Amino acid sequence: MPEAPDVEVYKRYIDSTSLHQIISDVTVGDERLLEETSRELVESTLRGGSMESTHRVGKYLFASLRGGSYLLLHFGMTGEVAYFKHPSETPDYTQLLLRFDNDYQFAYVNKRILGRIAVIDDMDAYLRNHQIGPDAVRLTYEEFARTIGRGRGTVKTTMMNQKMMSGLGNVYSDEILFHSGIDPRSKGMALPENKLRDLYRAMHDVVEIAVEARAQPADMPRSFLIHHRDEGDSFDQCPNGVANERVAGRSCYFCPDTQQRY
DNA sequence: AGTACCACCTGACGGC
DNA sequence: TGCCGTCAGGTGGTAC
Repeated sequence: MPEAPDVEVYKRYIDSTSLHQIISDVTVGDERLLEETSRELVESTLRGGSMESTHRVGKYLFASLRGGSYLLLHFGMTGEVAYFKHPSETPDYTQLLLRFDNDYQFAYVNKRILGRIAVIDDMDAYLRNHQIGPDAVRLTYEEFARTIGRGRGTVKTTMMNQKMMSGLGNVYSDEILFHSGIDPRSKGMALPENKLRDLYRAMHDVVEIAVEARAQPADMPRSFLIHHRDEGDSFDQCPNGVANERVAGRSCYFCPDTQQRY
């Protein structure tokens, strides 16, 4: 479920494997992923070019192409990337395949077709047009506190609202609220100052630890809720069991004993 | 204006 | 065994 930590890991992976390499061949898979572009345009834009740098805003990843345009990748629920040499290693559900002139290949993989591929000229205009808010972990505390305080719905809703702040989804909003000791059903505007600070701190800690774990739950601390997204599951930090309720239309996991409702 | 809800999409999984 | 319903969850449109 690619949220900011996952996409950040993809970004670093691309940075360490695929930059500055001439793209000799391009294959687009399912066209339903293409946003306001065509298979032909994507292929002709990328062929002969190269990715020079990458930029992440929220769950969106932009690769700047030599020549000035950008390749946009959004991963939906099931998107990922891969870099490999032999065609036999091509992942199932590869939807964009770039072959470099060193014979290595880059794949954007997406099992379900909830995601997006685009070629765009202007990154800022794209973000504006799609109303993608500032990246959550780049907000100052003051900006963050103001945004959460403005939310009329639950604090979880606001954290997940990509127009308000971008990058956090269902799994990491639960994780951050868990470490903050805040019930996800709390109203953002009801949070006291000290809890806003706890929330801001937990957001940074969780994202940092998740990125260090390469967004692999198995490499995250045992104290993380991510291992216990199962109703009634109990562990040291939530001995009486995890609750599951629909909050903001999502299946939300939290610990009723340690997360206080405001 | 801001919030809630459903469709989109398809693989995994549980129940019978 | 295999069919069916449900769930996963990011996004975007629509309803309220």
